[in-house]
Amino acid sequence: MKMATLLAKEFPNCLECKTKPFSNFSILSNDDLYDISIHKSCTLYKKGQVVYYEGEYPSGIYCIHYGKIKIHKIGYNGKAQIVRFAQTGEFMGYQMLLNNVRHSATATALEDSMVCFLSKLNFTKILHKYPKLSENLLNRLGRLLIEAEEKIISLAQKPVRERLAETLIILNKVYSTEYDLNRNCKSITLSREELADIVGTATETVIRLLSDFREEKLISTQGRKIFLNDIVTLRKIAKLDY
Amino acid sequence: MKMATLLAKEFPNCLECKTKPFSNFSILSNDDLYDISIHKSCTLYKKGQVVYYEGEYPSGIYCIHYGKIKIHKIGYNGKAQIVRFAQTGEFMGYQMLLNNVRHSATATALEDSMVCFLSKLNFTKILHKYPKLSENLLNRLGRLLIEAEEKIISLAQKPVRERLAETLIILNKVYSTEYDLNRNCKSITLSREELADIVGTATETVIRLLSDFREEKLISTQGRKIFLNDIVTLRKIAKLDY
DNA sequence: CGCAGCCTTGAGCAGTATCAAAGTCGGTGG
DNA sequence: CCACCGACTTTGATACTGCTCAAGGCTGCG
Repeated sequence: MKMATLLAKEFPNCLECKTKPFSNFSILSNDDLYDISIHKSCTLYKKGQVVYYEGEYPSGIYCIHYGKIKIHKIGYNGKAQIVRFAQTGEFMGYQMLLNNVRHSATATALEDSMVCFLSKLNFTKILHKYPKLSENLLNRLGRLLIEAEEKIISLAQKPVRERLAETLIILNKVYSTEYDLNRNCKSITLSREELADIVGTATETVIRLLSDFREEKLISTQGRKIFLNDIVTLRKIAKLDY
Repeated sequence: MKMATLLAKEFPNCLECKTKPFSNFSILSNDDLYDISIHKSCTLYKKGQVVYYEGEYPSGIYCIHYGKIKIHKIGYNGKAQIVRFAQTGEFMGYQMLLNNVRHSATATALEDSMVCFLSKLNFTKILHKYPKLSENLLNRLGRLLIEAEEKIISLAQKPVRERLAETLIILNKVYSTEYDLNRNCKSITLSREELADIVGTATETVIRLLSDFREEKLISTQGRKIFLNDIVTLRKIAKLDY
C-alpha cells in the first residue's frame, strides 16, 4: 500500500478546517493557524494503514482532518487490544510527545483517513504561546484517564456478555457515525475480530454472544453492520444503570 | 474515626516542604508558596479513612505531605478495584477539578497520611500564573494514562498468575518503601483482599497463587509482608521482558 | 477466654478459551 | 460470466482457568 502525502498547496487550510469549532486549536489566532497550515504536512491513510507504531519515538502530533483511527496495543502473544478510537478533529500522540517517551500504542486507520502532522518544534511553540491550550489538553487527557479506569474495572469485574453489551452501547454512541436510511438508525461496522479486541475476548465468543443478542431481538445484523434494537435492555445487561 | 485537621499555624510550610524538590510546585516563587501555605488546610487521615469519595464534586486539590493512599472504584456488585496508588509528594484529584466532573474514584489512606488541601480557586489562580505547571501536570497525566492502558491489556490478555507476578514486581518497585533490615530487602504490606483488588481477581485465588510462588521459592511471606526472592523468574512469569 | 476479622484449603461448577471444521462472502482471473 | 480463492464468520466439542461457596485455622485484642 502507498500513502498519498499531499503537496503543501493542497493541504487542508487550518483557518477553514471544518473541525476548527471542536478542535483544541479553536483558540488560536488566525495568524498562528496560518502559520500551522504552512508548517504542517498532511497524509491520506487508506483503510488498514498505520499512522504510527508502538515503540517509535514521536516526532510531532497528529490531528485527524477526517476519518477513524484505532489506537491499539499488541500483546506478547500477538493478540491485539484496542484501547481507544480517535476521530475527526481529535489529536493523537501528544501525551507521548510531551513525555518524551515512545508511542505506547499503534494507530491504524479504520477507514480512509486524512491526518495532519505538526512537528514537535512547531507544536511546542504554539503550546508555549497559548497556556489555555495546555489546560484544554489537560482536560482531554483527564477524560481519557477516566475512561481508561472505567475500562479497567469493566475488564476486572464484568463477564464477557456484559462487556460486549457495554461496548456496543459505547460504540453506538461515540463511534458510530453511519446512519442507515432503510432502518432509520445508526450502525456499528467493525470486524468480529476487532470487536473482540475491544471487549478483550476471543473472536468466537463475540460471535456466539452476538448470536444470542440477535435471538433475544436486542440487535440485528447485516454483514458486518450491527444495529441496536433495544438499548434499554442492553444497558441493563451491561449494568450501566445502577 | 475522627480526623485531625490542623490549625493554620501548625500546617506544614510549603516553602520548607520535604516534597518540594519532587513536587509540581517546585517551580513556584517563594511568595506564591507562602501564599499557598496560608490558604491551604491540612488533615491527618488515619489508616482506612477516606480522603474523598467517588461521586463527590471536587472542591480543590490534594497534595500528599506524607503517607500512602489507594485510589479505588467500587464495582456494581460491591467488589473494589484499586486503580492506582498515590504517595508522598503527589497530587490527587486535579483531573476531576479541571474537568468539572465528579470524582471517578475513592481515595483511602493505606497508612496514617498527612494530606494538604488547596481550594479550587487558589489552585486555578496558581495554574494560570504558571503555564509550566499545566505542562508538568500534562506529563504526569500522560504517564498515568500509559500505565492505565498497560493495565487494560494486562487484564484483557494475561491469566491471573501472570498478573499477580506483574503486580508484585510493580508494587515492589514503586509502592514498597519499607525496608526489612533482617532480610536486607524491601517488602510489600497489603491485605490479601487488597492485592486481589489490584490484580482483579478473588481473594482466594491470590492466596493460592502466593502459596504456589512460596513453594517455588520465588517469594517469602511473614504475616502480611511479602518479600520477593527471585525477581528474574517473577518477571518471566509476568511476561515483562519480551 | 472468646470473639472478630483475616487467612487458608478444598470441592464443584460456570464461563471462556482453544482447536477444528464447515459455511459465507466478495473479489479476481480465466 | 462463472469458478475459484482467500479471508472472514459461524458452529461444535472439549478442556481448563478461576469463581463461588463452605468450613476450618490463625492472630490479635478486649
